[in-house]
Amino acid sequence: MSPIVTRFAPSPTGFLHIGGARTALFNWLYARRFGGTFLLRIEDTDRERSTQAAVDAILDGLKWLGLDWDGEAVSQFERAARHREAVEAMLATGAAYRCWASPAELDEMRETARREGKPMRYDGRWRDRDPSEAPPGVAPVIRLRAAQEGETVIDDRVQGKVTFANKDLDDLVLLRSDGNPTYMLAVVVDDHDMGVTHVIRGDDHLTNAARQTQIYRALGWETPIWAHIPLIHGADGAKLSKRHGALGVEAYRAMGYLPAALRNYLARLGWSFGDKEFFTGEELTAAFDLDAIGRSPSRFDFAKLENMNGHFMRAASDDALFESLVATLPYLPGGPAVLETLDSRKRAQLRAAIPGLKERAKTLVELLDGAAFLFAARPLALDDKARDILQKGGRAHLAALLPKLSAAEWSHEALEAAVRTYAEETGAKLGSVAQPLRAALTGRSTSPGIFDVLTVLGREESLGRIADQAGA
RNA sequence: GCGCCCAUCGUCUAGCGGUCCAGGACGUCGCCCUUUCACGGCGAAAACACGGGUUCGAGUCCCGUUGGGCGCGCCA
Repeated sequence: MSPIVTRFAPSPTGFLHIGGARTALFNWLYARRFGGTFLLRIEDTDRERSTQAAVDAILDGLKWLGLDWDGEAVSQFERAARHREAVEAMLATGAAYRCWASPAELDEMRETARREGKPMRYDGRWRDRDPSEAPPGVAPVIRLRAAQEGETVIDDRVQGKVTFANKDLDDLVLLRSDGNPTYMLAVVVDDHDMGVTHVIRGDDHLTNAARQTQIYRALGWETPIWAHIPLIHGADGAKLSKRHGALGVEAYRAMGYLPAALRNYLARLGWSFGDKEFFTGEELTAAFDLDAIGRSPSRFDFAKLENMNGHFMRAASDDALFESLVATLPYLPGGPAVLETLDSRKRAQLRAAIPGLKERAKTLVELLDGAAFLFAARPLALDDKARDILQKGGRAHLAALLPKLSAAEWSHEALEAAVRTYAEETGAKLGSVAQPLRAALTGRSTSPGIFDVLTVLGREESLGRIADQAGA
């Protein structure tokens, strides 16, 4: 079997949304699985809508997701000359022809079609008409002379055999009147020239596959292997909108998801491997294949993504998670501010707090939020619950505890011993002593284990915070 | 409207004619663990859209209905 070549071909008219990200992932996975090549092509033939900002956003998104492509990204627009060349060849063989129908005529056809309840189809009025009848001064488009009878069959790796009647496929435009290639033509020529063996894309392209097949035939080329994957819908089953999650992948970064978790989640959306839910990067590449992709559309579920992200965070080593957090700081809410105060001492504290923090966070945002007590300045602002704990007898415990703690060795074990002894002596439950400490130390009613907080914060800062609340 | 695709718990899915009174995961609800919150453990509720066939036997095959999606540009 010849080496596999896949590609991801986004159009730079916006950010890399979640559906595109999954398409890219599947192509990447498939290529990596079989030792093939994963190419990237920017479909920027629409000069009106393509922007460099969008190209940058897409590349950035792919890099963040960890989907590295082979070689340089190809600009489709820059290949326009080659596309025209292909059209010339089709013109020469009669597989294509010039059409002088005006936009107004096309509108009219559309109108008529709608009135008669028929689909809009170009009526082929210039198919066999002599070019000498062309209206003067009008630049023609070039259309494919498509088969009008018979059928075109797509043998799809996920959709199976799909048959289209050729009468339903009209003579599509290959070259616009301004001489620029259309998408339909450009994809075919580029995929062919780039040696793409497998076209894995959204099933919104399924009918395009039939049209493109006709172009391949007209050019005398072999079609690639198709794999049209179902689309991702929003939580309510409707098309993804910004409200539902048609966000750029950078939004997921800002929400604190780990690339590995997002990859795992996305892979399992539409694809399965028995009952297995969690995959390491290696496991994913080893297991992925086209046959196990389902044919029905799926809904995006943040709850499951979040759960999965929590698993990945907990499974990550403390060092790796710490590095991920720091690297993501610029994108997290409140992150840049934290980054500024992150001197070597704070870094060490944050790193030391990771084990206690990561058990309690499902995203990096939550992780950062849990670490807030490290960056708070004395006297701490208290939230309602913390204030409540302190007011209901908490201060007395703090006042009594203060000398005992300051006398203790500053280690987890020694501090715990001191507090437990105090609780036993006074007959208080450990919880009723730990909670006031937590309130004074973190300003909240929830935090990592209290002795961890004490040691991470250090003797001086801890005693200061306790003293702040013991008195008042 | 026409064409194509799809249809198992709320969600993601396993299931490829009998081992399914349908399994796993998320979510939900209990209980346990516990210095808080989490994590973890145990348990519960929860689905084969509907109607016809085929077959000794159908979640699994066929047809129809209903519902949903996608496509129908000199956009990609």
